[in-house]
Order: sequence, then structure tokens, then C-alpha cells
Amino acid sequence: MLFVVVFAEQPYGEVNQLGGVFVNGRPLPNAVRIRIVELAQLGIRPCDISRQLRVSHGCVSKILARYNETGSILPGAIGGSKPRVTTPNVVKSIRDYKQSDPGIFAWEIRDRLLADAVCDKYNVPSVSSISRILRNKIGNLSQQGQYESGKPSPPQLSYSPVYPYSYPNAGSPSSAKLGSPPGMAVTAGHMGLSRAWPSVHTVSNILGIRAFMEPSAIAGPEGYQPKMEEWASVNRTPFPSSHGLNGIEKSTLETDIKYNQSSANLAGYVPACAYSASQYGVSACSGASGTYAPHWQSQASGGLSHAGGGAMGQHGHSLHSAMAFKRPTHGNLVILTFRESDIRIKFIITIYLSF
DNA sequence: AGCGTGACGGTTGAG
DNA sequence: CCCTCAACCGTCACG
Repeated sequence: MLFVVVFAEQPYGEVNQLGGVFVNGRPLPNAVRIRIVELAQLGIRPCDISRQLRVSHGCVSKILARYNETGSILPGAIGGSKPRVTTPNVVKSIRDYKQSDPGIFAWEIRDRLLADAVCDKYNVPSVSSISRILRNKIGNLSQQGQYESGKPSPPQLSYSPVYPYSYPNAGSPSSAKLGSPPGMAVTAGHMGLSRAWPSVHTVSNILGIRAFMEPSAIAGPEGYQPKMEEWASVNRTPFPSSHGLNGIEKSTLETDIKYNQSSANLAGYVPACAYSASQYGVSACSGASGTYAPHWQSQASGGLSHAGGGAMGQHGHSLHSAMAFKRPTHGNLVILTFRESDIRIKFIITIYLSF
């Protein structure tokens, strides 16, 4: 007999007037966004959707308006700024210089940009900008060999082309963050994936943690399979063991792919357009990650009596991958404390074992 | 009562 | 590495 009791200390998340949980500044989980559109298509009035999902009517209105306008349920690209000097053309030129002379210095590139009239003295990138381009873009490109300036690559995975807005620079920097497994082709879709590390502040995280506590939430009463997103974000902070980390990332990738492939649901809400470089490229497929407030709020917290089956199996696997389970020499009580100080979420997992 | 909209406080990420 | 700033977010209040 195995009892697992999870205590999740979550300092983030606010409650709106309707009792719904949200994270200020962060998008609603895609599952909720999908649900909003679904309900609207069923003819349910926005005000009723708002009450049912406990999302402000302004938000419902906004999401529906966006869906009607763009055909996408996805939020816009958050953060970043439009390229001021590092236009696709400039990047292409830098790439060409680098490819023709791999040992070229950034300042030499800068001089050549001026000499070749790619830029003038007013818009030539700084040496540090060029260095960053070399590091973040050209470096990856030299491995991929498929960068087309400003032109999204054809998606190889169905989760990539989900974002209705172009995201010119989505290409690269975080590929390193993700640490794509060696040998894995880093396509635009994967780049989108790399950017899809959810913020630790996302509602999905918070609710995901709650879902971890709620068997019915895990079961997904709305038919949305919870997935690894929450744990992927929990594991965002580097662990001492890269082995474990890689395992998690891989499983996360697989889960994403698996979900998307099995979900005809989301596909209807994210246009299969050509915007492959996407900040939310995977967020979309992870969209169904969520259970949302109405499901768990109305239910008493129940312990996970068994860590097997369905999505929970995935979670369990990740936990094992992420943390070194150490059983005490004596006794049948295992107290496992997982402190993620970086993201300020603390888990205390107590496992009761009765033999 | 329902809906559209803008202010607000917040997050994010390229420059 | 840190800061800036412009993009986005959802909530709330108002009309």
C-alpha cells in the first residue's frame, strides 16, 4: 500500500471576482482558452462561459474576439522586441561572413557590414550584438543549416505552426536552454518548443500542481489530458545530474508530441499556418495541459493513492528522473523534500509505505 | 444583465 | 550580467 501526500506551497496565483485562479501577467492555460471557444461554439453566451469557467468576461470577450479574427486561441507573443538593427538581412550577412571565414571577429563583421553597405553607421549592430547573433543564431544555424531569414521552416512536427503571429527571432537563443538531445534535429518546430518552457508563473503550473493533488483533475473531466508541462517547468532549474534532466526533457518532448498527435481537439483551434517560429509553439499543444479551476476547486483534496496509470505515470516518471529517491534505512516512512528555490515552489512529498 | 473597452499592474524577452 | 522598453497578459470598472 502506498500513500503519497503532496504538499505544494505556491506563493503565486490570484483569485478573481468569480473565484477563478489566474496569474497576473500570464496567459490563461490553453485548455481554458479552448474551452471558452468550445462553449461559445455550442451557443453558450459569453457571460455564461465567464461564470462557468470563472474567467472574467473581458477575457472571454477578448479570447473570442481574437479567435474570430485570427482563428487561433493562442495568446500573443509576450516579451521581446522587434529587431531594430539585427534584421533578417543583417543576420544573413553575418551568417555569410561567418561561414566564409569561421574565425572572423565580431568587430571585423561590423566593419564588413559597413563596407558592404549592408548597414550604415546608424544602424550597424554593435559588436556585442553581433557576438550575440553569432552565439545565439549563427551558432545554431551552423548546426541546423536551414535558417532562412524571416522565412519559417516547414514544420516537421504538427505542433509547430500554431502561432498566428510571426516571431522573427524565435529561432534560437533558447535552444541552448532546452539543450536538445544530441542528434535531434533542431527544426523551427523545435525552436518553438524550446521557447515553450512555461513560465513558473503560469496558471498551468499552479493548476498543474493542484492537478497533481486531484485525481479527478488528472483524469481530466473535460477530456483534456494533463501533461508534463508543469513538471517540465519545475525541472527548469538545472539539476546536478544532467542525466536526469535530459531524461525529463526528452519525456517532455515526447509527451508534447504524443499529446498533439492524439489531440484532434486542439488542432481545430490553432490554424495550420506557416508561422513555425513560435513563442508558444508548444504551449499550444501543451494547451490541453490543464485542468482548470472549476474542476479542482469544487472538489475536496484527495490523496493520490497510487502513482500509476495515465498521465500520472508520466509525472511519476519525471519525479524519479528529477530527484534521487532515498529510502531511509529504518522505518517505512519516506519523506522527500524537494525544494526548488529558484522558482520558489516548494514541494514536500511524503510517501507512506506500509509493508 | 450583457458586452465592449480602456486603465492598470503584472510578466516576458530582444536589444 | 543588468537594464530598458515595448510587446503581451487577465482583471476590473465603467459606460
